Amino acid sequence: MKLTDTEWQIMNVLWERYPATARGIAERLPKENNWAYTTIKTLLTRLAEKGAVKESKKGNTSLYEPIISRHTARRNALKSLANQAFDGAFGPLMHFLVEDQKLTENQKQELLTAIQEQDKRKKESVK
Amino acid sequence: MKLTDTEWQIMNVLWERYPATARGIAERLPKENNWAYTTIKTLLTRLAEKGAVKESKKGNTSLYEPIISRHTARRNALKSLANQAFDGAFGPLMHFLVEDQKLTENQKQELLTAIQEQDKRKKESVK
DNA sequence: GGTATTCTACTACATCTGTAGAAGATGTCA
DNA sequence: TGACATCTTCTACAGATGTAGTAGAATACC
Repeated sequence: MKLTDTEWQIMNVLWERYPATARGIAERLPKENNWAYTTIKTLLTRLAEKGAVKESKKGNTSLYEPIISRHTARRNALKSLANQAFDGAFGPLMHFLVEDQKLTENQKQELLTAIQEQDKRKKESVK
Repeated sequence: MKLTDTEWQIMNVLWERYPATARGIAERLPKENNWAYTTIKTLLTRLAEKGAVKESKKGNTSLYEPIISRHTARRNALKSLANQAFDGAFGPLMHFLVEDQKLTENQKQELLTAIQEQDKRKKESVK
């Protein structure tokens, strides 16, 4: 399940709040897009076709909701990027991020904490 | 500069060793692709058009070499993914990675070290 | 020098993506 | 019940992408 650029935009607002109507989604999309309403409908139809969202009829109007979770979509996208650009491994990817990004103190702290948390959880689950 | 899936494959072997001929690249690409030689030539031409590689003639034969570095390409790809899927911020992206990937002890250690290294370098540059 | 090999340039074509209009179906309010 | 407003479905169409064939130019080998 690979999302295109425009599809990500739709999904992003859909994940924020759903079920949603096409109109509702239109309103929450960045206005700079300047998309015609039918453009959004087309995108939603395509997303339904590829099984990323579910479309259900409420009277005349369609309601949409995600089928794939944001988490899953993110994981897929990262996996795909890792494959493409980092020999399929997350290690180098993370390494690259840490090396390349000027992390703020806060971010660093946060990361360290996350790593430690994860560590702790693991130890506990071992018990 | 956005590379497509197939273009990444070409670039990946080109970055490994260059300058390279189309034939040479063909040989180093994964055989599972089963690409016709002309397919590779087409991809190379497109890459040259978009300024990702430089093509130079050596007699009758073209030599190719990257213009954009692997590092830059990686950075672009990550930036683009961050924008699309993580509200444009690297923080959440990294956080996601740490949370989602089961890091091995080694990877964790490595990351911690990288963060600290980076830290140290920064402190030094401040002096 | 002639023939086989290998390159290159050009063209082709199906599918996917981005973007949207047209026309018909349905809802709504006076 | 008619006149808008709004939704939906279909269709369109240009540009990007994946994949490759053809034909002619350059090179190589005998």
